[in-house]
Amino acid sequence: MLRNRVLPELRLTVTQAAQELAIARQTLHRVLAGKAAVTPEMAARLARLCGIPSHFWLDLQLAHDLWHAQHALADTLDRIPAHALPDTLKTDILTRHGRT
Amino acid sequence: MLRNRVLPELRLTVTQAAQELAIARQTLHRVLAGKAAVTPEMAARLARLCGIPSHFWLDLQLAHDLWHAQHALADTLDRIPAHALPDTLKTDILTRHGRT
DNA sequence: CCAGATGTAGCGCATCGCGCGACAGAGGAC
DNA sequence: GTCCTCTGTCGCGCGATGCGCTACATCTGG
Repeated sequence: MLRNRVLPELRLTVTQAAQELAIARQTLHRVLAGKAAVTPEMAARLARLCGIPSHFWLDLQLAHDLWHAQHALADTLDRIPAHALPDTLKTDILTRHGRT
Repeated sequence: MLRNRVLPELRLTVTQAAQELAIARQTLHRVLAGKAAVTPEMAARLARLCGIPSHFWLDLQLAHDLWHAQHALADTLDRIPAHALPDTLKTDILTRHGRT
């Protein structure tokens, strides 16, 4: 995403991008290599740099983290009682905060 | 959200909910008090417990973290050059991953 | 040959989520 | 009055993690 599409379009090398983002060169490498997560601070910096909204980068990271969490806690989650919530209250909570 | 709507409906006290979530009682208190963030692991547990999808809890947390990050790095972000990305590429990247 | 970019690895620091022990307060049962 | 439970908060220690820094090896163009 970042390396293959955004950076070439901006005519920026990894080193240059890191300088403009005001972060260490290695930090950007770690993010590109998936060795470190995209933190809210990083997402804000990326959004400022290329105009792509920060929640886009964060949603990518979130889906990744959530996937790992669900598989790591699979056995633990099975032992958590699944209570049923009335649909009226459920949809009320969900719709009251914007997300579909 | 959790304390005022979900827990009363499930007839669960904080202590009981913590037990069912297989976490320490104080941990749940910290989340309810906003002293600790809703991690992907916690979101997965909550989703299992009450049926509300995990990305709902995570999006709430994310908006909060992002707000803090943007205000904490406000002066730093101002010094990051804002490059313009062609709308064709921009919308292409955004639409290719589901988020609007 | 050499300067600059790249990718990776290790170290140290600060932060943070978490479990645990401990505390004080409120409310119900006997 | 006494006990018990739940509650809310505090501090401590542990492990994980993001980050900057130094250092290394590699590749490429002048």
